[in-house]
Amino acid sequence: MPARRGKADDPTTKNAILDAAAALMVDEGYAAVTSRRVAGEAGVNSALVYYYFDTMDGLFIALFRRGADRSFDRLEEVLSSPQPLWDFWEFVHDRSNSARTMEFMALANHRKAIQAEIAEYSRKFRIRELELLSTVLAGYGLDLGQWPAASIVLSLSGISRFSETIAVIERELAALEGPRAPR
Amino acid sequence: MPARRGKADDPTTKNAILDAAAALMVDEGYAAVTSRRVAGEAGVNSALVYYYFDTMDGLFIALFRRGADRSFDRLEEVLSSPQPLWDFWEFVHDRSNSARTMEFMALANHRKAIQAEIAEYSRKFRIRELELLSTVLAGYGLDLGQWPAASIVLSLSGISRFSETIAVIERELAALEGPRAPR
DNA sequence: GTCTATAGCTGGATAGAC
DNA sequence: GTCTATCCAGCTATAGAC
Repeated sequence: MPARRGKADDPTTKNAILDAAAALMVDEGYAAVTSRRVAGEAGVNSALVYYYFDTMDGLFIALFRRGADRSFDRLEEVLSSPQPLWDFWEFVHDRSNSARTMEFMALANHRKAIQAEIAEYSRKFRIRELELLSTVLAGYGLDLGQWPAASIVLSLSGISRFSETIAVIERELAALEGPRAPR
Repeated sequence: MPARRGKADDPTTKNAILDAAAALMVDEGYAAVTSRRVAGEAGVNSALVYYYFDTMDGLFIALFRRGADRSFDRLEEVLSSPQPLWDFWEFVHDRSNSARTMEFMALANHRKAIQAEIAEYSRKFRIRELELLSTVLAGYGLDLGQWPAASIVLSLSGISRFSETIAVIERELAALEGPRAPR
């Protein structure tokens, strides 16, 4: 059996372009993701962007799908963690992840092809998120009526950039799972 | 005393440009806010954008300040409402308002001048928001520890676009204030 | 697969007439 | 204040050589 890994880490030109696009998008926003700049960062010619993705929208959609698949995998891993809420918190709290999400939402606001792609994914993601959190909270013996799970998803997911709230949320987590264990 | 109103509704060219920019930003995203398109919507020449605002960044900052001032005024009005939570909810839940906020945050991600402007404002806004909600909740005799006010601000403010949660939140509001009264 | 070259367009910004 | 005219930069996308 060859030591070949999955496609994700292949050092192909296609992946190099996607990596460059991802970095640009988080650092400077989607408006900075142009064929020339992406190609420059990836160290290839700009015509290759169109060779692999046809259009810039094609590149954005491929980029979104790659990130969405990874997020989904990461979400599933949370369930098997000994401190699932901490893991979940760190997942949604991740800076580059939320920056990425925000850029794609802004992008979707004025690109129809991307809008459809994102709507479908986020619907599935939020459903799974809620299932997962409900399971976890029930495991802690919490019977909080019907809105806490949704509320917690909302609180954790959306506005974690507001630093004042971080301490508050982490205090709640510590009450349930004890202080964050070193990894 | 002349019937002259405040500056806000003046049918000046400057205001027409700001109005056109605001509409474009909400409908098609900040990337659609170009000097030519703004001028076209406002029915004036594109050179006037630079005459009044020097640069496109200048236009964005003026636009943000106008919106921020209005939001602040509207937030204060909530306090004197007979159903402050409902009013607050409708305020943050307002579609064009949250679309506007998202666009500016995305814009701030890659425009330094705008970033500074927004950071300052949103700090002040969130503080006032929390003061207000704490007061209101205390008025309902709720003693919810230290995180509910923050949590409610977060839930209501950020993710109100997730339509699944709207019903849940509105149920909570109805329990406190009764069903929404007709205006 | 990867490159060069280029067509065709749109945008920010300015100069200067009225 | 408002307009016309224009410069220059940067972008998407394609054709075609290697």
